[in-house]
Amino acid sequence: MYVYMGRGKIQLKRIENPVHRQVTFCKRRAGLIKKAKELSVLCDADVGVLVFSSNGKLYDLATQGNMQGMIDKYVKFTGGAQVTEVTEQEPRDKHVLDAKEEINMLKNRITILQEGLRFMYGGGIGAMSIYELDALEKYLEGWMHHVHSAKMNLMFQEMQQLKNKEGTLRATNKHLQEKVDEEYRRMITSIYGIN
Amino acid sequence: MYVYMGRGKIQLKRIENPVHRQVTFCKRRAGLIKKAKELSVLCDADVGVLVFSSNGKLYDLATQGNMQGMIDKYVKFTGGAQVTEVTEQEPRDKHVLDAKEEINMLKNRITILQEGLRFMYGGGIGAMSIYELDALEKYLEGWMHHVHSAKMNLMFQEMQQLKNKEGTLRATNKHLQEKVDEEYRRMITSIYGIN
DNA sequence: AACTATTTATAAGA
DNA sequence: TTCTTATAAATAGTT
Repeated sequence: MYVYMGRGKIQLKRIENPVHRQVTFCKRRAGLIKKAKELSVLCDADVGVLVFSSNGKLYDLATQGNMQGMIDKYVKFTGGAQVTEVTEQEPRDKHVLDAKEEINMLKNRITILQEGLRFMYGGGIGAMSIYELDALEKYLEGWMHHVHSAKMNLMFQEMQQLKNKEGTLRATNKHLQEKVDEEYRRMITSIYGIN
Repeated sequence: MYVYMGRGKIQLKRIENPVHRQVTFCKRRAGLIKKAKELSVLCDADVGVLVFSSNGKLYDLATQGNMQGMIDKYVKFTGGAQVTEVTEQEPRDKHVLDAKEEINMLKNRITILQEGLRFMYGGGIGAMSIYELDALEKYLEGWMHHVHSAKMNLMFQEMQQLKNKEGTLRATNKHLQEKVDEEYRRMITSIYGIN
């Protein structure tokens, strides 16, 4: 007689049946990778997953494309020391970075932005090597220049026009002054010169 | 009337609302870690997870106790070569992004930079809510303003002086013109008016 | 691989 | 954050 087996919850312990274990491994590994990707996309995070199966096979995911970079980042974060704590089953999986680490992080991010901008405006991706805030500031200064240059040009133009106008007015002024002087002389002559 | 809003499925793309993103990040990060632990226990696998949040925090899990060991194991597996791309079975996620994806990626990065700048110059990390390129441009514009304002002020001053000079010259001009006219009339009078 | 009954995870809302 | 709850997803056991 066939007894319907429920699909109830499972015990959280190693699955002894190797076939079941293998099947579950495939399913859950896929699920884990999927979740990791979703987390990365939805929350703008960088996620890496490493899975070594009991059969000795490696499966991995690095949302930014390469695990080595992620590992480097990790090492950088932990200062090369083995701060990594574990987490077997308890809440020890969180690192709050101190100010220095924050600064390093920002520098890295700025580098990333720079690369992005260079790509957009430079026309290609290359091995770029500038990693400092100063460099970013200069770059942004150049960027902002385009925004302000038009305005500056207009101002220079207007100033030039004003200067030209000044010249014209001065010339006219001079001409008129000469006329005044001339007429003044004539008047003097016509009044007193008749003597 | 209050309409109950369903809790529908979400689009698999970056959550723009920073609050929602943060909340989702917490939840899903916890979920991912949990799944990783389960996989490890159920299937007797060794699992490592690294999550770098966009806020610059690192969260990690190493089921065997230390991430460094896991990394060493990883390096051993890959022979030191960084060929690691995305997961095994899924035939290679594309890493060659098309233009649209590049743009989105850059926007995300710019958002990150903005948060970084706000942190550096704003004095703290909080729930930051401006997430668009325009906002970044405005921010940078304000920043650059300090650099350019002195020059601009000088230019405005000079322009004002020129305008004032123009006014003075025009006034002088007018005065002289009147004098010329007056003298001209006198001359006419003195020449013909005597009749 | 596929199929479902169930269990889980989680998006909204508070 | 944390809690609640309606829904969407994951997946254990089966085919």
